[in-house]
Amino acid sequence: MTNKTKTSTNSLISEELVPQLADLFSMMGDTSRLRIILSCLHEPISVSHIADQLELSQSLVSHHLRLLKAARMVRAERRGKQVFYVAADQHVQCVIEDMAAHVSEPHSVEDE
Amino acid sequence: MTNKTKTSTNSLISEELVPQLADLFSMMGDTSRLRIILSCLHEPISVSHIADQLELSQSLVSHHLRLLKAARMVRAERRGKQVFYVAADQHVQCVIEDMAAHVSEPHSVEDE
DNA sequence: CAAACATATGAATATGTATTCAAGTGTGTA
DNA sequence: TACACACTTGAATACATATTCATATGTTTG
Repeated sequence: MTNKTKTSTNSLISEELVPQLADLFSMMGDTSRLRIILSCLHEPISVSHIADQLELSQSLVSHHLRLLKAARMVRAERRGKQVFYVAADQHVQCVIEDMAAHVSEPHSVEDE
Repeated sequence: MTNKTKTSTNSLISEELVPQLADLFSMMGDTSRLRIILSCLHEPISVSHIADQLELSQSLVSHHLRLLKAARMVRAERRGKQVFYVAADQHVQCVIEDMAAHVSEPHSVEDE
């Protein structure tokens, strides 16, 4: 009972999770990285395939994949010379879809 | 039919949404800002109240709220001298909860 | 109107980070 | 073994951005 020292008026999300959550969100906060995540959302895809598809340098894609892997958002699997990456679990997809729903939410003219 | 020039092998998320989505995610990618969002997730709360609660300077909170408001993630409402902020819609909460689920997802020892 | 309070804003700074380039590691194959 | 291919890694750079401090705007009340 040493944890939860500080009472939170907020929500169900404990204060201790915040740094982890923020790290994950910032992973998705870069357009290149978000596109990479989308590329390997459904099925495993090789680094070079991602690079070609998104017109990004292989080096850049690899750098980003390393971060995404460290953040456990994707998993790597070697097949011969190539390395295939795939989204770690389905929550990632849920998060993106929820946010897309937010974008398409109607908003009043007052708040601009 | 000038849009959708490039076919996407990826997902249901159109390529055009990516920058918007990335902007929103990066809003949540900062710990201070994420905590601020959590503070005004359920009910409107004043700037000074947020600042006190999170032990952040009023100025900093105000700066962040301006960004969050511009990104339509929160809405402002003046009540006398104070300004109350509240999360724009429920999708924001969904996104956070999904990501929290991702964090608590069991992961094998192999991927470190 | 003046003073006190609450919030907003601008400039300055310091820190982080996305991207590129060059070189390195690992894997299949002639 | 040597070469080509696929990917990784490190350093360098350019750019973005979180935070602070000082000041300004707006609002209520004496």
